[in-house]
Amino acid sequence: MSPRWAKATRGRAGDDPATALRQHLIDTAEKLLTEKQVGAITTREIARAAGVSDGVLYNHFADKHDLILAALVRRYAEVLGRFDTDLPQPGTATVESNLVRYAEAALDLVTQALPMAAGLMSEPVLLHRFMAELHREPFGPQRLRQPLADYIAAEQRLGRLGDFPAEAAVTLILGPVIMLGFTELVGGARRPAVVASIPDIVRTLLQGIAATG
Amino acid sequence: MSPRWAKATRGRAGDDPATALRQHLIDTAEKLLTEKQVGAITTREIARAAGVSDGVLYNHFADKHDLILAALVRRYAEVLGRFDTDLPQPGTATVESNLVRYAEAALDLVTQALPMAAGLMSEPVLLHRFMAELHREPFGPQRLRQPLADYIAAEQRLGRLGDFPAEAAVTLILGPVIMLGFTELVGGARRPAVVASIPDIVRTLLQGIAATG
Amino acid sequence: MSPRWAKATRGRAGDDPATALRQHLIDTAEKLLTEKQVGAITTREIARAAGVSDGVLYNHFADKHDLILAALVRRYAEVLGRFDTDLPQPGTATVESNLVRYAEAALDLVTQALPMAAGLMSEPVLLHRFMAELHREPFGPQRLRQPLADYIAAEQRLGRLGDFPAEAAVTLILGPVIMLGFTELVGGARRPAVVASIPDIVRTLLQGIAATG
Amino acid sequence: MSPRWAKATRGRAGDDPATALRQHLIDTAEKLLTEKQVGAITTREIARAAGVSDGVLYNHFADKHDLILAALVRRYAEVLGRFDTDLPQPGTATVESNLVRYAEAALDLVTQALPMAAGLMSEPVLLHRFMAELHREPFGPQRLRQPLADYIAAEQRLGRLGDFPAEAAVTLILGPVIMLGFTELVGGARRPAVVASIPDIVRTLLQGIAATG
DNA sequence: TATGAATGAGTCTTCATTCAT
DNA sequence: GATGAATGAAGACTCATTCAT
Repeated sequence: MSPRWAKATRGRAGDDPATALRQHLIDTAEKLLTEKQVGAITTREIARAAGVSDGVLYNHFADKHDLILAALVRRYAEVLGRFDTDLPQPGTATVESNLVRYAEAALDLVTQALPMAAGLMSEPVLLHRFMAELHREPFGPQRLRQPLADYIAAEQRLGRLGDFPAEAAVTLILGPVIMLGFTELVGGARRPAVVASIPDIVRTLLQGIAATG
Repeated sequence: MSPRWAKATRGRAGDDPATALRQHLIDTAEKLLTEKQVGAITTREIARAAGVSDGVLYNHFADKHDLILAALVRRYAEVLGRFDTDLPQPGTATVESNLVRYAEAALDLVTQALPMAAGLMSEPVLLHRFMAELHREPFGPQRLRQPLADYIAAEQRLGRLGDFPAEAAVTLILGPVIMLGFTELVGGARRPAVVASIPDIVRTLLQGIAATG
Repeated sequence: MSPRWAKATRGRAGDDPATALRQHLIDTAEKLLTEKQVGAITTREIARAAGVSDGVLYNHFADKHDLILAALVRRYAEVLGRFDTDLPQPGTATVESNLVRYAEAALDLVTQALPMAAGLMSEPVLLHRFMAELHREPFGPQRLRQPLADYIAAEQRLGRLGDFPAEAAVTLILGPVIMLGFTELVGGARRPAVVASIPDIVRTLLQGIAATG
Repeated sequence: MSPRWAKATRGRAGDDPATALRQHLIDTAEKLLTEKQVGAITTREIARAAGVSDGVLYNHFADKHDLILAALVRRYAEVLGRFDTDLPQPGTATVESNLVRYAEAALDLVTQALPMAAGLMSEPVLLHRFMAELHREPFGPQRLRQPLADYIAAEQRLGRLGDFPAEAAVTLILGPVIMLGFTELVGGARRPAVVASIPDIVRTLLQGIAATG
């Protein structure tokens, strides 16, 4: 007979039965991660949600941190993956509207990743292990900056943007987005209002703030 | 005889003996706050560090949250207070160097406040109470933005900055600073390297990134 | 200057200032006793309610139990005192209506005393001390039975009641009353319904339940 | 190896290992209940007495109240069950001796249940839950009254008792019994003396107290 | 490998009592 | 006598981890 949790994973392609439960546990933990802070998730909660017994966890992971870490990495990867999709191409539309779309996409990502990051910062051990993991996988923070850096460089080559250090520009786009994300998450600002402030920011960055003349 | 903890506070000016221990407890909690996350501080730990018995806390505060909250508010006030000091005046030196100094001061603040904010985000109840407290005291997030907004407006009036929405510009300065703070805290970047990237950012913002022509 | 609590006791006749506070504390404890169970009253609560400091209690009583005990005894005396008042005289009205009135008065007493007794039973030490106290004061349980026993004996002498052991009759009146009190307190029965069941009981007792023949 | 507590339950018939400890904990709590008041029982005490660690309780019950409640219900059921047994049948012996036996059985029950009831009255939450539980099980207070009510009605039909409201008569038997139970428990009366007072009471009830004429 | 009951250190909180002022 | 801050033992409850089956 199949274990209780099997119905939730049946049909998964290429399942090594030995690792099927491992994946199922990560899936479950990841789901819980979208609902609450890292620190608020208990091992029993994961087991219950996964439909398995309390002890299994330790048959597949060294400890709770190990499982949470795997879930965290996967969640991070997914959030990042969503960001990549559907970004505007250099040379299309206007640079301004494109940068606004980049910023909006980044804002989506930030509001999803920030709670996770905050939870992580409250658990130094986990944070350390997570950062170590990121360096082994192909997505550090650079993974977020690169697409935008590439876009900017391309527009520069096309002559649709001026001459400036691309890295600084990336920070000037993503930094404000992080700040807006914070405003939304802890300040209680509503999403529409937050999004509405993006165009002004992009426009101001485009034209610069130095005195003209 | 004086209580055990007296030696730590002796000489404090204007001590009302009735509130001396209250202050000492807040001091202690605040100190612990600089060392670890909110969620990792236990009542016993505070009591031990303060040199008092486990129960005292409840003679001066409704519960643990009440004490932590007081410490949090005070720490936040101090961090903010340090930011205010020694900021450049409009019309002096160059706008560029002034903005760099603003950014550097904000970076100091951010690296101190961010761990606190992260810890707070992991404790919804505390976060909520903290935000409520901020609204009663004269320092919301606006307290951080206002000095910079004022400086920018002043320089605009002096003709040393162009015409643009000041709010957007504030976000364009502080947002990158927050991002740099993150980089330093979780990315493990060293302070000098982080600070070194500020001038490029300010310069890029000043000149704008649009194609000239 | 008078102490804070003085205004509450000022004008008390024959007050030895040394015992005034003692009395005030007993008053306060007694008042709290009407509001909650013995076990739920804290020393701090009494002190706050009395408007004095936490420690005074120990200047006038050996410990908390001592104070509570004094309050308990006084409350018991008052409840008993109220029972005595306004009971019907032998030879007046009808025996039936008089016994109903006795029962109603006893029900009042029982519903007030039962919670107290229950609280007491939960604190063996206190219960023991209380019972010892009762034996020194002129009110044991007999204080409740005596008036009724006297009334019954008087009616017997008047020929308005038959020949039977008065003690048994007292128990046959007060016993059901206690039971009704229980029903009201833990069973959630409403007072009017409880009172309405008394006449049947008295009538049944009067006529007896043996087969007539 | 068996757990520490196993030796205490070994040999129990039909043991589902999953619920064995649950039962053992209820057993233990029930035993403690016979020794002390509800409010005086601590979780640690139960654990120690059961020979298990402090935390087990929470693997089988939602909280302390849940366990105590289960023990309370079981103890109550047992006490009630004992009452039912061996009661005299209508038409046998004499009504008087039968009622005395009913009263004696009820006295047994009352002296066992009263301490429990008192403890319960000091814990409103528990009392409420307990009453709710009683309504779901087939034993409210009616469970105690019914057998006696049935007996009385039967004797009435047999012409061995007169015409009167059976409910009133039930109260006139059980009420005095409760009072006697109180006398024994808090008044310190000895059982034999208490029991010895029953026949007079029954006889008085049978003949009635009205003047014969 | 899976199970899930058992563990026990650790958390926050309460409160009668003491004692220096 | 009065004060009230300090004490610290004790309470209920949580949860990551272990281990016999």
